[in-house]
Amino acid sequence: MTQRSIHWFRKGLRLHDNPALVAACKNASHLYPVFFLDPYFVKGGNYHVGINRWRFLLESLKDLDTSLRKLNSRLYVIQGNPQDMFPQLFKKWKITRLTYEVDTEPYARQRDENVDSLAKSNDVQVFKHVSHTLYDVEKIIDKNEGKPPLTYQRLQTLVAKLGAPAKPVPPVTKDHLEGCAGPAEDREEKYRVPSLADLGKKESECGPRLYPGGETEALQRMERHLKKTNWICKFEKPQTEPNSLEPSTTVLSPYIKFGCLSARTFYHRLLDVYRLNKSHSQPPVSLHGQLLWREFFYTAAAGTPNFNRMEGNLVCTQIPWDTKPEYLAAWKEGRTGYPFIDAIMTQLRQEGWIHHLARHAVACFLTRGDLWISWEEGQKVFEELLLDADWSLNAGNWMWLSASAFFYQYFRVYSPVVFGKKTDKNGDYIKKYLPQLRKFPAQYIYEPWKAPGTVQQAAGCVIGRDYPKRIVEHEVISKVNIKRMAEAYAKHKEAKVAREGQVSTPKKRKAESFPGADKKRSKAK
DNA sequence: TTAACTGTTGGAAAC
DNA sequence: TGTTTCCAACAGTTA
Repeated sequence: MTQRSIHWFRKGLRLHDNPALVAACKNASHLYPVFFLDPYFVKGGNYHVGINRWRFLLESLKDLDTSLRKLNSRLYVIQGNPQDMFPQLFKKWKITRLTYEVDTEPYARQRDENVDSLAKSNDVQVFKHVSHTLYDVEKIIDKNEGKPPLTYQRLQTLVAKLGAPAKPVPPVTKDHLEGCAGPAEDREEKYRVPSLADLGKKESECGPRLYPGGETEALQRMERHLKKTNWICKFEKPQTEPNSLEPSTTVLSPYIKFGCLSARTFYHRLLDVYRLNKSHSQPPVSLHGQLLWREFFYTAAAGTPNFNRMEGNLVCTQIPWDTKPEYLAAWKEGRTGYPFIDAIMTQLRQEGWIHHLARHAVACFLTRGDLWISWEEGQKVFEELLLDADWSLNAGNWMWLSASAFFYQYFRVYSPVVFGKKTDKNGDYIKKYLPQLRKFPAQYIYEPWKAPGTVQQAAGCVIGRDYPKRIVEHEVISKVNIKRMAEAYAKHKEAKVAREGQVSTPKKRKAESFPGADKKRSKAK
């Protein structure tokens, strides 16, 4: 018992499947579990964290502290930049060992490199473990000759070679902390988990508390879903509904983002359920498939410079988006005049979570479908408002939806009118989030501008007065935008030829071959 | 090397 | 009500 350890929590806010925390406990006489409230995130320069996610984070820290106290330890929350604070902590606590979970985001990589060298100069040994992703994404990239796989199928081929993800390590218990000193001499107050008010944020601005933060809540939520073995085995993501009144999916994403729930734990628990049943759905649509999508975007992001930007990003088609601040504001604030879009944006702002297909609908609308505004602007809004905002997934999915990378069928445009009707003919979802439209007849709920004046009067909602007129005509603008996309793709191809030399130009397909492929697809359904 | 194959989740119109 | 075709001709991967 000679080691004095700091375990540095960043993501991975849990005691289960936390190999770096286990490593910190080994032969330790002292364990200091720390979390930094980094001003980079608190003050928000280029990076904005909305009030709901702040609440989620603080609840997660509180839960972690409570769990650690049950083991006769505690969480030390430190307000400040880790790079500034570590040297004094190393000295003050006479630290010999630092442990943390690997984080592949660019900001984290730079920060961790700096901290590693500070540790070295203070004679502190550093141990890091991969436990945020199913695999070590660097190993996936190595297996693909140094390049990140750019299709899901390619990723599947690569991970098949790597075998099943590692099993989660057992949760940290009192046994691990045997011989470690307890919460110690340090004043309780100084390192306690702050409240929203302590951070200068207003509790009153939070939305309803539908998804409380923390590992305890995460594990309970997972268990609730795992009990529904039939549902688990039949799960197909594209068949779930974007506009149900209660979420049609697990909403484990915020917990996985912060590492309140280990992706590997969820993966192996799902595997247990699959094994007990004759048949189950498969990737990409299954729940395992969802975890692999996460892996896909984490790997692509780790292996692609400037992944969250269009410029300087080699996987991203360069598209001449417009800057239209008034359109962007209307989208962001849920006043485009398209109730389906505005209801989704309202749910996002109030609750911090929207269904994946709802994200598709509003992302397509902002970018290639209607408003022709850069996906980077949408990315910022999601980054602020989503509880599950995850750097790699957010950038990757925005490129996907704007047909800038990964997805190229740009003429497949979501209709802000038709898409929602498929699963909510009456518009109950719209009425829930846009109460001013509550009395509108179902016939006009998706297109209120079409309602005759008398109907608007009777519904107590006049378009242009009580609810905005639509800012664009989808049926016109989406066709114009498809042509713009075709031009951008042609230019992109030219640039690629200029960069890499002649790219082989495949012969024009035979007239019936492409529709034939389409036929196959629809039959497969 | 080249061509064929394939892609989680669109929509409108025509039969 | 369900299937096919068009939209406009993509790009990464694989045989």
